[in-house]
Amino acid sequence: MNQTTLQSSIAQISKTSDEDIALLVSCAVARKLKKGEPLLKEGDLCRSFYLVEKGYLRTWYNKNGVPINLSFTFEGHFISNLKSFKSRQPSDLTIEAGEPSVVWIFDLNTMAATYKAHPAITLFVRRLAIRVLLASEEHSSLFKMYTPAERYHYIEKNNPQLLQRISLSQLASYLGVTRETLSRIRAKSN
Amino acid sequence: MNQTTLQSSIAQISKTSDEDIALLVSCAVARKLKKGEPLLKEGDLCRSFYLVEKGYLRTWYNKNGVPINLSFTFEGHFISNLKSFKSRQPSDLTIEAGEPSVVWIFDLNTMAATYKAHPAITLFVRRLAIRVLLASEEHSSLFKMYTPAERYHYIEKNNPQLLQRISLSQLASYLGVTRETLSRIRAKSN
DNA sequence: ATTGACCTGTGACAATCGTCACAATCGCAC
DNA sequence: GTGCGATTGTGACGATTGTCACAGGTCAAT
Repeated sequence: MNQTTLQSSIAQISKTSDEDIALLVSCAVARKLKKGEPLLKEGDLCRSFYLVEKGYLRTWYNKNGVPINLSFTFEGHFISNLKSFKSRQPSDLTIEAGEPSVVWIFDLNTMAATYKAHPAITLFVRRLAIRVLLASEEHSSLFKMYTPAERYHYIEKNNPQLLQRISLSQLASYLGVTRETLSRIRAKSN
Repeated sequence: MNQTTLQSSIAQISKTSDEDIALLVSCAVARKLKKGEPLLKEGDLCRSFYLVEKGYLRTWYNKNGVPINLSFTFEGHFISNLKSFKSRQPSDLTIEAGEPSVVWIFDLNTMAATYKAHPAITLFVRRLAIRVLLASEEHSSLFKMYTPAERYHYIEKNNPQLLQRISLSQLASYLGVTRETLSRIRAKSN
């Protein structure tokens, strides 16, 4: 398994010594996922961070039987469910592969047992938590600041890779509209 | 100035020794605010956390000349603009007193200068950051999970003090609707 | 008591969105 | 090529919301 992405992704969060990076690398476990295979299911307790090496992860929840997407996490980025993580409550979210993927799993239970008070690890985890929460907040601000059409054009401008890798049906729920409405928003753009 | 609220609010975030709490207390500066007086203005760089001792703080941003409320922070709770804080970018939010208030200000510039590598302070700040971000995420989930009417009923059930202390006009923008729509939602509840 | 500022409710109308139904297109296995 | 499933576009209709306008109520200062 190639650890280049792993090392540079860790270094991006916490600019620390090579030894500390090696220590963090040793905490990560790689896993292959088929499309649709879950890392975290609704009802599970989240105790891990996930780093995407290849493919992407889709985070969604179940609203009256309908899946609603909250985030798509691509290569080199981390995801977790901090709410479940911090409150130690069962997750109401599911995190699963959106296509055949490879991820690195940082399990906090094993990390804490092995390197309990190691400052590099605790610092890394807290920085990562803040990073993940700020990324989630950016998505939230879409809903608070923009109308559905404005949200789509924001993505079109600021995150065009989403349009290339995600189906429009998946994107619709991410933008908080039905796929029909998204289709009409796109029709008016021409 | 009464420091009881200050001490217990700090202890709630970081369960640490009395000395560390005393250290953190010494970092806080009290300030009185008139209604509408701002602590953080749009364009400012946010370098502080605010703890409400009395009254409440209203966090809002300007959408095409219209103020949109993002949060109301009451006695014993903290607020900040983490996005500006972490990215060191000018704030697009304003934090101001919603009624005559007393707040404790934790200025990170002065704290960092005095106690740079003190573990109790850095731990406290990071925990606080995560706490504030998770609180913000709870408000965000209202928008992603519920319709406007469901949002109002959620507040009615889970945060009734908001209805008692905030005018309906202020609440409307917090729920992402106009005051007329909120008025109609309330009318249908009877 | 009167004024004026602010808040809340409500009616009329237009715009937007969701729902349901069905057609068109695309990709892929056979 | 053929067939099938998944995806996307579109039309019709109802429900919800925003906008604009105005009425009534509350409260504090004069």
